Amino acid sequence: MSEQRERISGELPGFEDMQQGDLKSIAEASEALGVTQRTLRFYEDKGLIQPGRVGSMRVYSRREMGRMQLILRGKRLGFSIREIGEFLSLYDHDPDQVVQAQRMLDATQERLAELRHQREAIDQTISELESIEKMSRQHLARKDK
Amino acid sequence: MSEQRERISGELPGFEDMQQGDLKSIAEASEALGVTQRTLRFYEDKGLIQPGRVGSMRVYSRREMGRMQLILRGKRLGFSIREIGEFLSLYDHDPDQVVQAQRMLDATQERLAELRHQREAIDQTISELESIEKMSRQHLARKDK
DNA sequence: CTGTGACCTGACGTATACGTCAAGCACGGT
DNA sequence: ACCGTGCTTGACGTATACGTCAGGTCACAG
Repeated sequence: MSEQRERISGELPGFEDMQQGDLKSIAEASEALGVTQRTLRFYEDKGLIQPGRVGSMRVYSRREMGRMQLILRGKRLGFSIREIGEFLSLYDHDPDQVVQAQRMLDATQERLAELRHQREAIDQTISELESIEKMSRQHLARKDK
Repeated sequence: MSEQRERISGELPGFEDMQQGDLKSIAEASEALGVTQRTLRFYEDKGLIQPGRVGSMRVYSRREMGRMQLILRGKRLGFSIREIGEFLSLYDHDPDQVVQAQRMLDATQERLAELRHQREAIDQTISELESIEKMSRQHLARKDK
């Protein structure tokens, strides 16, 4: 069951990460993150994460797990994978995160504007639906007597 | 420009609709409704409308225009084309609209529940983003001094 | 030697609501 | 006769975020 992990750990002479105890197989990673393995491979394909390899097997270090948390958070906030990819790439190539924070701020504001707009639209739709609801009830009440 | 319409009207001995003056070509209909011709053909394909034909050309009577208004309203309210199709079909085969009103009421409530749920989610997302916004500003302010 | 389990890489499928050709007919005008 | 216009019917393309095979490798258990 954990043979493969032991094999993995055993074959790591000095992996660049700090703690080898945090290394996970794709099964463990997906389990821990609550996403499917397909999702992990998909994000890798899109360049959002770059798990290490031991032979052909993917190895997820704490770094990748952290990035995944950020990615999932971004998703919850409604950013597209492409946008999230941009943030992460800025994050990587921007030591003190100035550009990154600025870009993030911009995106955040845009998204906020979208959301506030959506909220208004939803409120309008809700009241329109409520009036339709009333009318339906009246219609039914009339036919019912 | 309006030659074809005249031809159409001329060839209508006793079209079942009341007013021939309301008959529209697909171009006029799409113009009046603010949708593309493709959209009209698409809805027809899906069975939402059944414009008449003069030869092979589609003819939109007041009835179809009315249905289109309903369809567009349904869309604005967030119902899928399939759902709208169901409403319309009930509307057609249900003389005093009892079943129809009931079904509509159900769908309306479902949709309302969805929307209220969405609104909550949006509110949460908004506050989360607002906090990120603050943090980004602080980060930038620190780097700026 | 063969089975089993975990992993791998393509690559096509899904849902929605149309957009965007492509190819062709019928019409009146020049 | 030829052209431009409006209309017709397919049929494939688009975007998003994966799901779902198919087919194959690898290591170890029996």
